Formats: sequence, C-alpha cells, structure tokens
Amino acid sequence: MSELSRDLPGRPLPTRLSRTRLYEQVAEQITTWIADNGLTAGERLPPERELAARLGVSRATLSQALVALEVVGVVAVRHGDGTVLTGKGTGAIIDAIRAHADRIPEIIETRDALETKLAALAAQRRTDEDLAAINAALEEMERDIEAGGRGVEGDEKFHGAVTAAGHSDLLYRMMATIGELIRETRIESLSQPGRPRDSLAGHRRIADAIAAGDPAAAAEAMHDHITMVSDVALIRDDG
Amino acid sequence: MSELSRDLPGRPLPTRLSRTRLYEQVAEQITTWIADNGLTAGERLPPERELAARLGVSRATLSQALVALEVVGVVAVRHGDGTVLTGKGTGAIIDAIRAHADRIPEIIETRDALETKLAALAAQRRTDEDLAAINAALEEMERDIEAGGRGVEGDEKFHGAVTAAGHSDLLYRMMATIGELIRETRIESLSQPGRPRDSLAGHRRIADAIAAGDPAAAAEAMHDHITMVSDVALIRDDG
DNA sequence: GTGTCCTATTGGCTAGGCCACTGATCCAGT
DNA sequence: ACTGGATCAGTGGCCTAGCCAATAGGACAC
Repeated sequence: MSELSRDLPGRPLPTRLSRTRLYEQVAEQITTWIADNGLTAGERLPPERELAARLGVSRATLSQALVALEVVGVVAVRHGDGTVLTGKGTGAIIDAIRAHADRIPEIIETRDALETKLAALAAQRRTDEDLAAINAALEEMERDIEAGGRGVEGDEKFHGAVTAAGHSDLLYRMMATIGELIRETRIESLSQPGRPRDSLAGHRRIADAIAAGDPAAAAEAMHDHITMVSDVALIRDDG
Repeated sequence: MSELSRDLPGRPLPTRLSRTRLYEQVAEQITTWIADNGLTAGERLPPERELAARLGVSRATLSQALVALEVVGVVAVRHGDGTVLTGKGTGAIIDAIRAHADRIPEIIETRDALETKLAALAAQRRTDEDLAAINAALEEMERDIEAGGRGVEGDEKFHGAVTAAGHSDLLYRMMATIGELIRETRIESLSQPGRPRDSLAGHRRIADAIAAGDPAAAAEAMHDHITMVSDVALIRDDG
C-alpha cells in the first residue's frame, strides 16, 4: 500500500523513526497532568487501578509508563503505599555532580556557557511578551530589595525569562538540568551584603541589551553578571 | 510528645531503602549478560517469550525491564522485529529533541554555547597530554583528508580532545548528552565539497590558541568554526 | 528478474487474578 | 493512659492467557 509515502520525505532518512508506544504517550500524559495540576514533590498520583481506568489503558501499560517515569526520576513507586512525585526530576546528572562536593566553579562555568549564549539569542528573538516577563521580574526584584529582601525570586524569574526568550528548546532543557544546582549558588550569592543591588544593576544592563536587540552587548552583560556571581562562590571556597 | 523521637536518630537515617523490584533485577541481568557475551550495537536480544522463560519471569515483567533499558538508551525495542542493542546509552534528552524533527539550528546553538566556553577553558587548563591529544587528532584528520577522506573521525576526536582539555565535568557531561546529535550534523557538514579543508584550517586556529593559552582567541576561533558548520546545516534546510 | 502476497515470528496491549506490602485502626494487656 | 499486637482496607508487584499488529523473508505469479 501507499502507507510508505507519508514516511518518505526528501531528507536523508535520518533514524529509523520509532513508533510511539502506548506507555510513552501515557507517561507524557501523566507528566503534563502533573504540570497542569501543579503537583509538587511528595504528592501522590491516583492509584494504579484508577489511573489506568481514567487513562483508558491496562494496568500493565500504565505500569510500564511508571517504570519509565521512575527511571527518569520523576516519580517513586512504593509498594503498598502509592506513587509519589520526587522533587528531582532530571536528577541523574545533578546527583552525579553533587556527589563530587564542591563543583560550584563548574556550575558557574556551565552557566556562563549557556546563559551568555541565551542572552545573545534572546536579544535576537525576544517577543514583546518575553520583554514584558523580563521587566516584570526586574521590577519584582527591585521591590523586594527596596523592602529589604534579597530578591531571590525575582532573580530566578529574570533568568528564567531570559532563558525562555532565547527560544531554544535544547538550551532551555540544559538550563533546566542544572537549574537546581544554580539555585543553590544563587541563594549564596544574594546573601552577600550589597550584592542584591549590584545584581539588580547587572540585570538592568542585560535587559537593556536584550530590549535593544544587541546580541553582543547582551552576551557581554550576562557574562559580566555571572562573573560577578562567581566571585561569591570563590569567596566561599576560601572560607 | 514523643512522636519526635522517631525523627531524631543519632544517624541521618539514610534513605527509605527501596525494595528492588523484579524488573530492576531483570534489567541488571540483561545488561550483565550483554556485557559478558560482548554484544555490540545492532545485535539482537532473544525474543521476549524466550528471554522471559529463560529468566523465569513473565513477559510483562520482562517488558518493564526492557522499557527501563529503553529509557536509559541501552536497547531499542522494535515491534515485529525484535530487541536490538543501541550504541549510545545516554539517550533521554536526545530522543526528546529528535522527536521534534529539525532541531539542527538548536543543536548548533548549543554546541556554540558549550564548545566556545570549553575552548576558552581549554586554553587556560590544557595539560601537555591534552595538547598532544589535540594535535594527534589534527594530524589524523589531515592524513585522512590527504588520502581523500572527509576526516570525520579526526574531527570527532579533535572536539573530544578539546572538551576533555576544558577539565569541566559538567560541561563534559553536557557535551556527551548532545554528542550523538552533534555527530549527525558533523557528518553532513564534512560531506560538503571543500569543507574538510576549511574545517581543518579552523581546527588549526583553535589548537594554536589553546596551545598559546589565549582563552579569548580560542573562544573566537571555536565560535567561527561552529558558525561555519552551521552554514551547511542551513543550506540543508533550504533543500 | 521483479513485484506481490503470505506467513511465521515477534513485540504491543489487554483482561483478570492472586499475592505482598503499607499504614491506619482497633483492641487487649499492662 | 499507654503500649503492643492483630486486623483490615488499599495499593503496588507479578503472573497467566490470549489476541492484535508489525516485520521480514520466502513463495509465488508474472
């Protein structure tokens, strides 16, 4: 039959396209369901029997999906108790790194590599919505600092907004992978006296460059900003 | 109350020791069996029915084990054909990306982000051994091109050597994560007429900067090199 | 030779069931 | 009142049995 025709584009026949198996779709549905309902670590999934029925698959298939999610580190299935979400998510690399104790310099380097590029991309690709999100984060950080806070949340949102503005799935994922590691260094950095204000100024430079659509300036501003953060980490190393 | 007492051990009370589920043991057995018999990519595992019988488990359980191995990227299960070993082994993100078809521009961007930084780090940290490896790769590529080849292997080794010379575990792992994706673009790039020679020259610049210990020059050379590669990818996109 | 069809083989998925584990509850003993 | 053990409902673990769907390769017609 002509079933083949729809699988034969002009392209070089990249990789034997794999059929989606049911368990993959199920796993996908579950993860999106988790995201939609804003479930966090520790919360429970419905019982297998119920979940299987609700998704319209057999328990065996659901079980495969759970195995997949378990391997990836999204959930932990506990015999006799239930299926609970684990916080880590991507975990694999993170644990490996964290196991080696003080990898902070490496985290900074990686951030530098990824975010500098992302800033440049953001300058080229940001939409008005992206810009709005960036500015909102900036304002939140400013308000928090004015009120005597450290602006941690705004800081995080800012970098998240810039990452999103880069419009690169792969880079986005990589940032997500080391996201948790970054968060740890971030808190340390902003705990330094006077640091929040400096950080805010750095963010302004980045935001301006992105708004102006100047990739080079955005990259440089981001690089400088991350370098500043790294000072803190090094200080801690000395201590 | 004394409810607290159970939360206050002298020791950290490690982690809720998780029972090994059968599928884990099965997956373990399979991987060791693979290793023992020296099976390589492309070779087949026995049929599910037979394998299940031989391992003394049900097909359902074996299927779970295969899902786990599939998620990790050890095997590929093909409906109607069988279960074959895949060379890779990291896979998770790769498939997610590949599923979205033409992500080549994103791959290039990510390469640019990671490798540019790695080149700079390599310029600062390379040992004599690193330098030797880089030069060896360069020579291999040159010889291959002289002989009319495309220098694919040398190219790959070169980038691997630079990555190693960066001495950053995290960045190294991220490169490994997208390694296969890069390989695909590499082969395409070097298939362009005249491209291998240009590529070789680009590599020389990078190697020289690293040898000279000049991070900025190394980063720039790497960036230019990757930009050149990206041209090819874009050409392909047009076609 | 070439293309088509058939079929054995293999994985995909379901249904239904029993067993094992967990946690909460209840109850007897102290 | 408190402790400890027994019970029980709910949950996942695993199995058996079976049918469906995809693949590859050979038989066959041309």
